[in-house]
Amino acid sequence: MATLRHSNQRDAVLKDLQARYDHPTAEEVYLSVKKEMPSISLATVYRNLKLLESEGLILKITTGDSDRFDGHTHSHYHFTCNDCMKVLDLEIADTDFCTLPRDFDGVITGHSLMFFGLCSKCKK
Amino acid sequence: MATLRHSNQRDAVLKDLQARYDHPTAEEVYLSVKKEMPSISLATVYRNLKLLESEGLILKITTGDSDRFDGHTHSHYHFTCNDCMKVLDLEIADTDFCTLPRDFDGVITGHSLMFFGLCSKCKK
DNA sequence: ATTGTTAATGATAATCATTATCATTAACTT
DNA sequence: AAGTTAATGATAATGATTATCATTAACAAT
Repeated sequence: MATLRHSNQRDAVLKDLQARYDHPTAEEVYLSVKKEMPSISLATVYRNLKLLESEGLILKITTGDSDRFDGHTHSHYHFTCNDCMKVLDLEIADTDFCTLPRDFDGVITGHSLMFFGLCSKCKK
Repeated sequence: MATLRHSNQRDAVLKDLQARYDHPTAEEVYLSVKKEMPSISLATVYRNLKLLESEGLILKITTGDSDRFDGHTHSHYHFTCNDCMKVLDLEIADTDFCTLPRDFDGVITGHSLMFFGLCSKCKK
């Protein structure tokens, strides 16, 4: 059930994310969309971020602090600055896994790799 | 400054984490340590988890829901079940990166790789 | 051993991101 | 045009984590 209907708010959230290359929090998306659509509510932004993620149209990036969102769903990785908490894209070519982007000028001190799926119990 | 002093509560938290192979939340560590030390406070558990992590004695695992902790700091990766949110260890040998542990009986449907460090601005 | 300093604690209030609620609005169906 | 119900906006609730603060206890100096 729960047929999806069209919504200008959802369009605006998606369009905002697709037009930017930082990795905004829900609050930041809200502030940005609000400029074009002053009546939009923060709850609507949260709702649509969740919905768009479940539709596979955007990515949610879980970090130590607030969640961040990415409108570009092609396969790439991320870098979080431990100091300012900014998130940057790391485009790493499959054929040369360990080469960082030429324009990356930070220092990498660690990484975390998490796999997702279903455990043996929940698989059934 | 802030010289570290000995504390039985901190010892108990570390010992609890080192003795188990699940990946408990702060609340779960609290409940477990409380059995041996009924007077310990949840705030003390949070404080010591943070302190032990900054000392490099335990790992904090950031997931979609509550943070989880790991008393075993050797290099290994993790798996989160999307259904029950349990976290399992994935010991992946450096020499055979893509082979999963023989006893892993779940399904992997995705992964996320995050790098940490300092961005060009914060490096200075 | 006694005292002084201050880190650590326990209890609890505060914070803050996210979710739930609910009356109203608007998208789509007939 | 009318009916159904998904989506919205406003706001309350939730829940994990952190901050506060008076008290306790570690450790150094006496």
